[in-house]
Order: sequence, then structure tokens, then C-alpha cells
Amino acid sequence: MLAPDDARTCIVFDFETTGLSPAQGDRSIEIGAVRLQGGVVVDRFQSLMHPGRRISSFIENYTGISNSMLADAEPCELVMQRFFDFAGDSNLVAHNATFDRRFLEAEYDRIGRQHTGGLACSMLAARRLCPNAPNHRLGTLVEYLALPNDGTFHRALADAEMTASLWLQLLDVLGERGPSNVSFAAMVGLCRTSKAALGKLVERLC
DNA sequence: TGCCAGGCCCTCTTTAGGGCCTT
Repeated sequence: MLAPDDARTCIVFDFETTGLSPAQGDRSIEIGAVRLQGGVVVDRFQSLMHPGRRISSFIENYTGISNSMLADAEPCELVMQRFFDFAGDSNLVAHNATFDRRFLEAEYDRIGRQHTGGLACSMLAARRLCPNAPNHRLGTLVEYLALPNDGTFHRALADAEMTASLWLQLLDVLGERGPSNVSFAAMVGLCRTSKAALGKLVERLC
């Protein structure tokens, strides 16, 4: 079954990890996700996962996830199988998606799975649609666009919720200047379109 | 002990280099 090509119907997800590179042995320690159906959050997924070793004090401080919190967590393989069952072949969205894609692919590889849906990046979309934002970090964009948040950052579900709000806001902004029903494929294409090629349309946004 | 990634974007570019962004 193919994923619906509606940018407002997708799964927005976020990983917390032991570091920056699965190729260097880093693993996931938490995944959070929200399922959007026509722009409405209809389901959520959140789970800590044990990476098989202790995490650094830097990551403990950065995420607020401690080694004691992970002590009783399920191993990555079990959590990622549950996430695979949750996500299926849905289109996915993440902030700086190349980072989350590397961890998703690495964790899926370990359990013999593969994501077959699309993947879009809210950061690249925001760079196109909000060129005047101070920067395009998730926290900055949440503040810049006055998006709802509870002050929690660097936890997977909280970041996924904020990324979902950002994604929908970007679609609203785009819809004000064009067709109201933006396809997921169009958003993927937007991320890949050079800034210059967007012309006056995007220059007026935000 | 000290360092570690990678894709995208911009520009003083394209035969390159450096900043951004993610943990």
C-alpha cells in the first residue's frame, strides 16, 4: 500500500542518540514520533532504548536522558521493530532529516528492515520558506514562528511534536501563496530546489 | 591524549572551502 501523497499526512519523528555518526558506532537512545492525518495528530510513539553501552556525560546533559533511565530500557532492536510496525511505509519528516535518516537506516539494517516511504526535511523547507529567520535550528524556528511548546527540547517526542507544528506551519505558509493541498512529493522537491529558482514567491514568505 | 560525520547551502564557487544543523 502506497503512502498517501499528502504533505499533511505523514509521520514526524526524531532520534536522540549517543553521538553524531552511526558509522562511528553511535546508537539511538530514544525515538519519538507523531502521526499526522490531514494535519491532525492522531497517534504518538515514544520509547527510550538501550544502546548496549553507557552514554557520555555530554549526552546525558544534552538530552536529559541518564544512564539510569536507560538501565531498564528495551534494546534498540525491539524498539525499532515496534517503530517499524508503527511507521510502515508512511512518508516521514524530520528536522535535518539526513541525520535522522542515517540512524533510521542503521537501526533498520540491524533488524533487516527498510523504509520504503518518502522522507522530507523540515530544516531545508524552512530555509526555503523562512529565509529571514535568525537561523534554522528547531528551537529558533519554534520561537521565531511562535509555535506551541512546553519548553522541553532535545527529547525525542517533544522535538517531534515541535517539528510537526513547524511542518504544518510551513505548509500553511506555502498554501497562502499556492494550492492549499500541497503534496508530499512537492515538499520533497521544494527541499531540493535551489534558492534562486524559487523566485519572488518564496522571497515574500515569512 | 586527542579527535572523531555527512549532506546541504552559499559564495570572494564550480578544478573549493567553510558554515549550518543534527546528537
